[in-house]
Amino acid sequence: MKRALDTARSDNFSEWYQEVVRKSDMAETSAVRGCMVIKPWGYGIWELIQAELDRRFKETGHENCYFPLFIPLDFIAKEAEHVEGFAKEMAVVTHHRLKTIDGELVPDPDAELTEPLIVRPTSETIIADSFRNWIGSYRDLPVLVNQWANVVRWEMRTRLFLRTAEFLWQEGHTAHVDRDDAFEETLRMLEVYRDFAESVMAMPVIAGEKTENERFPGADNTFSIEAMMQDGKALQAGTSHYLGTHFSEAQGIKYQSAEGDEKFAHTTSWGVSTRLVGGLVMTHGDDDGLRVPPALAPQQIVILPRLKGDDSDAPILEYCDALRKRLIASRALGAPIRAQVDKKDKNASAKRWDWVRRGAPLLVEIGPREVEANAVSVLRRDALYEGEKVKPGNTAADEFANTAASRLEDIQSAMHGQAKSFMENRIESGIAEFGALGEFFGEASEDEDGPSEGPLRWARVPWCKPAGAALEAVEAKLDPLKLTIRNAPLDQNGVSGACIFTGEEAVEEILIARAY
RNA sequence: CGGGGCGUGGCGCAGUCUGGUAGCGCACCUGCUUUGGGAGCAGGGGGUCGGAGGUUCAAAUCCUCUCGCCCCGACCA
Repeated sequence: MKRALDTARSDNFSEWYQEVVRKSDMAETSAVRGCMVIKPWGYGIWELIQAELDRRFKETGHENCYFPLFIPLDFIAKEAEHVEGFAKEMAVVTHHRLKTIDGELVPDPDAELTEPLIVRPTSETIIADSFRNWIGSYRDLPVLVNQWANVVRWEMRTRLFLRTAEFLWQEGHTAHVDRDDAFEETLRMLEVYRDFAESVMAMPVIAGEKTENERFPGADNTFSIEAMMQDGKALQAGTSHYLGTHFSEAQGIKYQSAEGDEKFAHTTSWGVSTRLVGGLVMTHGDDDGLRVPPALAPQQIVILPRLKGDDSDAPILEYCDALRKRLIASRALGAPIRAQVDKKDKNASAKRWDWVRRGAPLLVEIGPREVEANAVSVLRRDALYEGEKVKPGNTAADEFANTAASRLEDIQSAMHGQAKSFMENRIESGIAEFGALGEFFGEASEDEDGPSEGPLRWARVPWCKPAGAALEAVEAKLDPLKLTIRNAPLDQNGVSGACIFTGEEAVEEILIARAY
């Protein structure tokens, strides 16, 4: 059977991923090492992600603002763990002028900055500096801000969307009177991410707490949402941190309480990035390309006129335009329907496959027959095939216009359902001892609805939550198996039995998986 | 940063061993034909072979250096 991509997921998952990103017209590599060009279809998806998250952030009381791209080097040095965590991947600005020397344009040796600036890898320190000025009294708290920005982390190996040297994200930063208030905020935003992933991205995730070794540099607690990709690997899709008073103490974010004494504010930070787009690809893509859940599709319905290049075209185009007008007048998933007529002068079936690769949820094909019968031919991207054939369904135009919204909503929930059962069927919770864990991840597993390569599953196992050296020992056991502890899910189903690492009594369950 | 691989029109590749001055497929442009499922035929445009230096009468091809990309590790959202 001919598919729209050259590489199948089961052939080579990472090659497949690259091909989807490129052939769906989302992004491409750029002339700059490790940095990508996000093209309109990919950026359109990101804009919808932004719009929906932004709405949710504001609904939970946050306001947007903007802090500088550059951070003075000594700011980073103020929080010890923070330096440790980011030092190895900083882009540093050292000069402010160029000069031609021996015919070559180079940084002017006489224009060296007295203090180097770093390009933000994250903004805790520069924002803390402002918080110090903004906060004087308990009446100023909480401070709840968010910024949409680009950040730079000089990664060794990059992959489009999943790990690029520069990426787009949002970072929320808040300050609170005490631990309870800050902790509540941390969990609130984690829940915003979880719900967004599930209901908007149709990407099932598991929310939980990271182990102490996986914490954000400078955090007391780090929580994540973890999504299962179709190769069975875990993708950390969002994080929310309770920072305690680390940054407040490092940078003097103090306030006077009602009782008159001076206290450090408790801060949080939380973020998601363009990595979500990579997660979308690996959650919903298939061997014909991307499938975009309707809530995030820049065009939810693409109308493809079947043109001949003669007089017969005019009524077809007119019919398509009228249909589009009707569609965009109605709403689906809480917003006006986004529909487009692709009038490009190109073979109709070539255009069809272009849109299949991009993953537009509904494709409507209109030729003389449809115009004649006042009908439409419709393809659902999430269910392209009937057996081995692509068979558009024929429907009256009125009926289609009236049901377009519910069709889109169907697709949204079908995609979520499919991804959810994929994940749920692959989380094993019956492993009671470490040896069985090795066997579980060692064996090659195969499935009808997924790629046959690699560890297709996760394990949910009881442990005693060791710390320090004991935790290091656990990680050392997992390392040869290339396994990592993803998180301790927030919804614990009642733990019983012994820790699979130490045999001591277990206190909670954790997720174990290979990860991106 | 360690190991491996690769850089030739927009994309994918052949040519490199055995130096003689660039070719194929897709894409693109023009024309004609075709049109219910990713069109056919004909004609055409576009590259000096990642970059720099060297050897040579002559370099995509040999040598040196360098940059970048991909895969596996380490690191990471």
